Amino acid sequence: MAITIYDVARLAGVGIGTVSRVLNKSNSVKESTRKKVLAAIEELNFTPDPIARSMTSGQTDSVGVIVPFFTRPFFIEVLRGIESALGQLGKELVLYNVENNAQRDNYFTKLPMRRKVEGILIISLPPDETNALSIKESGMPTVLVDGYNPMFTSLVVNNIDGAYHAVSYLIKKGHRRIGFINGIVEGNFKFNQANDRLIGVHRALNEAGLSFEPELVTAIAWGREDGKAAGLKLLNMKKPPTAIFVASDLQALGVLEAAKSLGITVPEQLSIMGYDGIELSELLELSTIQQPMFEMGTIAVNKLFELIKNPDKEAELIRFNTRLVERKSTGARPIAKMS
Amino acid sequence: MAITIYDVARLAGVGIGTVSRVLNKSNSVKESTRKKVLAAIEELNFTPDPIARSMTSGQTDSVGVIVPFFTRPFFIEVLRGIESALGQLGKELVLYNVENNAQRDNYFTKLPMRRKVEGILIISLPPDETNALSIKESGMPTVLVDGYNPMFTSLVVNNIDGAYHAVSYLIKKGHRRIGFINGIVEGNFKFNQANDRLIGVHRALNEAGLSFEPELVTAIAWGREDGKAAGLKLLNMKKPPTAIFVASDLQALGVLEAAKSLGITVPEQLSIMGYDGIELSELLELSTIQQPMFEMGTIAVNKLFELIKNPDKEAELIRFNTRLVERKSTGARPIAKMS
DNA sequence: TTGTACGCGTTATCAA
DNA sequence: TTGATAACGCGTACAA
Repeated sequence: MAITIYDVARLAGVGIGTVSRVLNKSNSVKESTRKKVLAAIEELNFTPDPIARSMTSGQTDSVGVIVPFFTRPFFIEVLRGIESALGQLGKELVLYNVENNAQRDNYFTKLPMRRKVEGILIISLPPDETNALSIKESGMPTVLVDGYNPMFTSLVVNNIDGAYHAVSYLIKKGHRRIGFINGIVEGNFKFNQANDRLIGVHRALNEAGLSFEPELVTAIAWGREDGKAAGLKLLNMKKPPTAIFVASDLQALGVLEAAKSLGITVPEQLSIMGYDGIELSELLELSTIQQPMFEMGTIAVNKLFELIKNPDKEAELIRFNTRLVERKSTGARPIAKMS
Repeated sequence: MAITIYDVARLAGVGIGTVSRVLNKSNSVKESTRKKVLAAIEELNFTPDPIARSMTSGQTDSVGVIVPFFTRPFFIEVLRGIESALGQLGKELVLYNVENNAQRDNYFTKLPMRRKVEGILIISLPPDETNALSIKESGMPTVLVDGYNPMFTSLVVNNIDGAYHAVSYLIKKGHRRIGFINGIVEGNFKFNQANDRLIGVHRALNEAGLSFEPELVTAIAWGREDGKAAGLKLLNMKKPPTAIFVASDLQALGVLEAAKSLGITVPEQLSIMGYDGIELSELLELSTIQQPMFEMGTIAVNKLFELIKNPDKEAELIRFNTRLVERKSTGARPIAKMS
């Protein structure tokens, strides 16, 4: 049997109330008894049972993070930021990995982590109306990261802008035939990452007086292999693009592989622009649209605890800007086009 | 106020005991009442409070993972394996990131997660005797991953063998002057990852009748930058090695950068052999010693739950073998040595 | 300032 | 097969 607050009280010769007060730094306790209690705690190496503590106080000192953990390095970076901020606050991180829609809906509607966590962070998984409603009703403090819903404080990246700059940059480099490999995102249309990137691409194309070629655009899953397949398809066209903008770095690496396998040199014959700014992109000298992933993680945590302290605080929309990072995967349009 | 088991009982017209029995699939409950209860649960959208449940049952359905999360991709891969296995079992993962020794000792001695988790997985952080003792005393089921302590079931990689094969391979390729950049690991000497790799290097060298050159060996932190610095140092020697074996892929990538910055071509002028087999190594065509990271994660979880079911099960030592993956960063010794 | 008794929402025990 | 009731370990009014 583990030792309890009663053991401490007995050893210190006080009541459990006093021990509790010492534990919770309540000031109305005489210094001399405080010392006695502390000594007893030390001697018994007592740690209050966090479960029992939660039972009455509601405090759990942990937050839940719902994230499609496996799919993209992007999430790892955001997680790093979250972990860092959480560590500072002395809070724990409970990871809820979602691999499919059923799992996600289960998390969102049943909120099985209710009471085990003080709040939740939802990464890249904007809840639909039904889900949003049931989360809201549960009263669980919630912050959306890389996703938007008007009911919740949401951290979004200006993806329209990011995509716009990516394509504008390619156009400035002389490219006229630009492929776009998008990712797939469900959820709201407002601040839908994939949708926004598409809008940005359109905008840049329009502005330059270039027409949008549907055959050059495709939307796929977020893996490297998916990127490779899409890249292969694009590059095998009769009239392939001279530049490809890809919705994520991981997919872009797949495109890089596709080009290599076809003997197409980068950036001489093909320019590739990624999105995310994961560590990998630096190593592989991939030009990319850098998202402030770590920072989004830390800010999400801070916003969440503002919300926990003040549950009536109204939902905020926080926007982050991207930054174009020019590396060696992009260059001028090849002079002689291959036929 | 959230709804409780009492509300369900009242609505179903039964006692709370019956509701509990239905919840816990106890069979001694008449089918007709079971239906009633289930209907009431459905109607109220009731989910039992996991905290209150833990209070009496001890079950928390979650396990703690103590890991230096930030330092290496290696951990991410192991975590993937853990998450995967945990998901299958319907268990949750609580992440305890350790960034320094104080934090680690605090986790190990106070076991603040006691009662919040059913068991813990400790990755690459072998506890010292004192810590091991206090964990053992706490009765917390514990499995060590990539670390060894006789008191706990331990999953270790045969690092002696891995390093031996790495260096033997380089020797077979004709290299005679082989650098070794090791990582830093604290803890027991038995199955100490860094120590073991050093032994393996020695063994391979000995077997080939080559002498061990201390100037060619160095031990550094696990980052890419660290690897780069060490690589630079080695390559700037009057008589640089023609091949370098590096204790982790991440560090090896740093060495790759160092070589590139010096205008040294790989593998023509320099062979580089990594360790770990992270996804990155494949992308960068780094030859490496592949560790079964994902598998270690899944097996660790299974072993942990064996232990939870049967706490008296004695500690096992489970060994994993590595596999040499030959890619493009290694080749034959350069014919003409540069002076 | 301090001790006691109660409540938190379950599970487990025991009698019915 | 069921219902009532006692734990579980802590926080916290309330009384002293």
